[in-house]
Amino acid sequence: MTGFGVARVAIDSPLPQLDRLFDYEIADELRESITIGARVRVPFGRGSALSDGFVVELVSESAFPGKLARLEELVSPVSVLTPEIYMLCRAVADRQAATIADVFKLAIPARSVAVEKKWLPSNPGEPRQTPRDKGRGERAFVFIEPRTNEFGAVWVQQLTSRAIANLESGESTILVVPDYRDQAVLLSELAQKTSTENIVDYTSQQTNSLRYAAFLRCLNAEPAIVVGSRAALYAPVSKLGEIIIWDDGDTNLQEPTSPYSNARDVALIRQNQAGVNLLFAAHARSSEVERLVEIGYLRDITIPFAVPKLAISETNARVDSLAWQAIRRALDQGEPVLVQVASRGNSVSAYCAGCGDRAKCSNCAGPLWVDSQNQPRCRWCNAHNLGFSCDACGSRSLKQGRAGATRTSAEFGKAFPGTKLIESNGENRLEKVPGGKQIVVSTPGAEPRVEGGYGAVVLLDCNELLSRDNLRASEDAVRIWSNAIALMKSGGLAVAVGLQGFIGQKFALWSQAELAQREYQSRVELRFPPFVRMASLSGEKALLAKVLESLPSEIEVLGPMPVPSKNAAVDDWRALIRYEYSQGPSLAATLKAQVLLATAGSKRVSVKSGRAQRPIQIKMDTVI
DNA sequence: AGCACGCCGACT
DNA sequence: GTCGGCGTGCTC
Repeated sequence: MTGFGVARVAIDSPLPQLDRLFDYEIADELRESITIGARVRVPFGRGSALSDGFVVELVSESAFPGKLARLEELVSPVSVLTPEIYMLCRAVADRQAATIADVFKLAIPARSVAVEKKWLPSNPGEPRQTPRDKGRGERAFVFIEPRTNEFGAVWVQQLTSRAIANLESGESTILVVPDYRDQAVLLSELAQKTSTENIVDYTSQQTNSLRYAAFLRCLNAEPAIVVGSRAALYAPVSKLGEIIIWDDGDTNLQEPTSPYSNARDVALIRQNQAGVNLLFAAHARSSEVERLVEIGYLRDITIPFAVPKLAISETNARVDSLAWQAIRRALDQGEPVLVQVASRGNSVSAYCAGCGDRAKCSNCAGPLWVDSQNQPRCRWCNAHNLGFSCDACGSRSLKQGRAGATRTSAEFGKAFPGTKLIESNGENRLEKVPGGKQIVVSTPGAEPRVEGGYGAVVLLDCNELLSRDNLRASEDAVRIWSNAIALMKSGGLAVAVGLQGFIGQKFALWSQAELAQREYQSRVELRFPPFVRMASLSGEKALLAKVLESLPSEIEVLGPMPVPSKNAAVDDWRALIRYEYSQGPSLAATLKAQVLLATAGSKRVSVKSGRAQRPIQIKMDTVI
């Protein structure tokens, strides 16, 4: 790289006011070695310490009218921020009203000098060629057969085969899997199908140096299969052909800190920028994917499969005769049985006493709860709902959310004396159990795999799961049940106890698309996400008010209302903003600018950690 | 974030 | 008369 005298640098700083490019005059001795994407240290501000940054552009002249400072320290010539990944980071930051440095944290691992030294000789610091134009790429969704056979889960076999096929045609695949145990299963399956040189372990359970080694491996010219969680979407892998996201409804795909992005959205952005294929695969369909299917953005490429044998029983008993029979039948054949029980819940939401539907606010249709004065109020807009009346049945009385049932597996012990009983739950989770006659009692999400699959799967407390205090309760419930049933072998029998109505009927027939359609339809009617988007702004009351004042009047604001704060001295306030997808880019830009303006000079530290926090937190898609 | 510039109270 | 309070603003 010669002839360029000016580097445009992105400063790696969390401050939103610094989220732009700064020009530097490149020191003569660096002109030959500097590359686009290189990590540099530059003088910045009046401080004497150098700041970290990345070279984003090399140009011959700057448009900056003042005198340029000199770039004298090139940390390493490795082009770690490729133009493709820079564009992705920029777009994610803009969509989320976050800073690009927040996204860099996800995209670029810490440097390990030793690892880099080993890698460098075989890989000269050349800037990488932009990926060849693949055209627009295919975007699709596929339901995977919910079954486990002697080779393991069907989904693992199908997704790995697909990645291998891509590899054989010279293309890379990024495989995003929410659960790290599943990532491990996938990695070992891949290791049996191809050489380890082709596999990149991008999972987050690794040491810094291993992560950096995986990252550098992606920069090599050879195609690869990258397996990981959310961060894998930023892998700078060459010859990318396809991104596959498994089980996109899993909350693990949601970034818990700024930029608060969801892997699904990051994948959609990268797909759009790079023109690669994008596939969402799951046993159940999230409402977000349902929306994308309905607007024609994703194509459903499901190939029909034999649905699992599944009985539902409408009963008030916790375990009914159908369930007992299914368990006995499997045990008699010497097969393992999975019993899914709801974990303890502590819901304070209000429900209609007449029909049991979740009580909705008369003002904004948000969820109602009962406050300490025993008055029904809305969680979203804080409105009192003294005159509650149920949309569905007209009843005027409320009941409090049920307390979660906590039962032990003791009753199974009594019913099946001499049978081995195993428990798995969130705190004490088993990954895999050996096959054979046994009952495995597990809370949702902690179900162990078993060799060859379960002979029976019994879902207890179905209503418990459905009435969780969450907009996504029924969607999550269907997903959680479906994933449990997928652990069952061919010819096994599943029973869902106490499941009634539409969900029960459709679930029994494995009509996943209809379930998703109806779920999404209800969001459409209530103007809930993902039909529209919902942002949240939280922080100190007065600052929040300043920001809200500055928003254009056509923006719909719910609240603000106080939210109990865990790590601030005083309660924070929170406002929700309901907006259309088309308003997203301008709203994000407005919020970022107005928050910066309103919070100038104010700072805030976490009470718990003592670290600096943003005075106002913006989440462009809040999880309600 | 740092760090300097800028206009108002008690000091050798 | 000046040392210094930290509000405001900038950083290529």
